[in-house]
Amino acid sequence: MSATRRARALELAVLGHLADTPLHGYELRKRLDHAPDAPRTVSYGSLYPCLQRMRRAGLVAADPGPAAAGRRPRIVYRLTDAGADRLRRLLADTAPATADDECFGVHFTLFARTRAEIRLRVLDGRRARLLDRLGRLRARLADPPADPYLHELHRHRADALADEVGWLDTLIAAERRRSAGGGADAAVPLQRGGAPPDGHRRH
Amino acid sequence: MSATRRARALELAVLGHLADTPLHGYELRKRLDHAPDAPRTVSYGSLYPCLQRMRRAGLVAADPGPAAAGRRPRIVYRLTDAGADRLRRLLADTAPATADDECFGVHFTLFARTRAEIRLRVLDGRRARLLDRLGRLRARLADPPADPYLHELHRHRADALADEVGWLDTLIAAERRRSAGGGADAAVPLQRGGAPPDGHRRH
DNA sequence: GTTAGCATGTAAGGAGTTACATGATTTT
DNA sequence: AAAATCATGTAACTCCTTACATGCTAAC
Repeated sequence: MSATRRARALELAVLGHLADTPLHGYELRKRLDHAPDAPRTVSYGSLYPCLQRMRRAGLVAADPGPAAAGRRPRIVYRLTDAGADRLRRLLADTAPATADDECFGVHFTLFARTRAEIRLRVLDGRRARLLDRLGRLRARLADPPADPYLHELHRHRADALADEVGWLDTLIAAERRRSAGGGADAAVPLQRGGAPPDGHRRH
Repeated sequence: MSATRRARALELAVLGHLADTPLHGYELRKRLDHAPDAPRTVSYGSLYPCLQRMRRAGLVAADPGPAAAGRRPRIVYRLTDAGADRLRRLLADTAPATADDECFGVHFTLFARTRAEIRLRVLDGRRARLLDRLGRLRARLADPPADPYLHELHRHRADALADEVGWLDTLIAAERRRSAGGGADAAVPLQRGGAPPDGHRRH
């Protein structure tokens, strides 16, 4: 029942991809790699076992793909109803997304299929978390630096954090504007129409 | 021989801390948490086993601390010669530090006790790596956004990456200036001494 | 012909996480 | 008295990483 953060993030990402369209493992891996979190690469050694776990849990179904002439038959995974349910439940559980960088990334990646209320919860929670980190970092920056390199690192990290908080502020403002204007849950399926989150220029 | 990136980072961090001064586990954990990578918290469930592994490998020695009256005797870990050796070797192996965010952080944290040449290698390698990521991100940003949220995330990540590259540029320039001016390896051991782990100040 | 991409997996080994176990001391 | 901090660990569970195994097709 537990499942590591890491494992949770992978499962969520897989569910999200399969919710769009059925896929076979190889293609799925490519799309996962294609994700914004560039450093993270999913190896087959973790993807296939994950897929099997999910299959055993009834979250995905594995159809033997139609063996097109001359091509090795591919196993196509598709989301089951239980899988769609699980996806919804995972998306609604925003705590990991606020605490963990990677989880946040995955959640954000799936924002287009997330309810506006949930999006706001993720964004707000994340902001609070980062603000907390920032506070502690700045406290440490206050007292005299023992190690110049360490101090420099802290300084830079604080800057980066402040930037990210600013970014979140913009996004939150945009969300609020949208839900104020749209009345109800304006954006679920998304796709044009709704103004994309405002660009905020830096530099 | 392998050891995960994660495990390597932890070992390196522990070696680094013990190189300053002997410590007992509890205090060591606090200092590790105190690190700039705020999100990462080291649990005793990973610290103590790690310490044991290192003890078995002869990298650290565990002295039974003198049981101060009424206090549970603390086991004080200290670096052995082999441990100091290992520390030097790990610091010289810059590849992981360029590839992995966390490893970079730990290496940077130990820059004060790293040779200038190694520092530059870490910084340069890191810069190249980030530039690579940035390039691929920007390539993706070039073609029309399918999902506004995804696009926004990429945009922000690209900005953050660019910022970090800029930071590295500054650091690299500073390093070059220093080694040009100082001739030899200017900064190596830094100050030693420091208070023994017994600094029991509570608030 | 040989590299590169497509495609699916398994096995060994190492590690992290959470929860549990224990007990003293200091603070509130 | 209760709660927090000091202090050291162990056990069960789960997972990831790396390397290996296999075989087909397309391009160079």
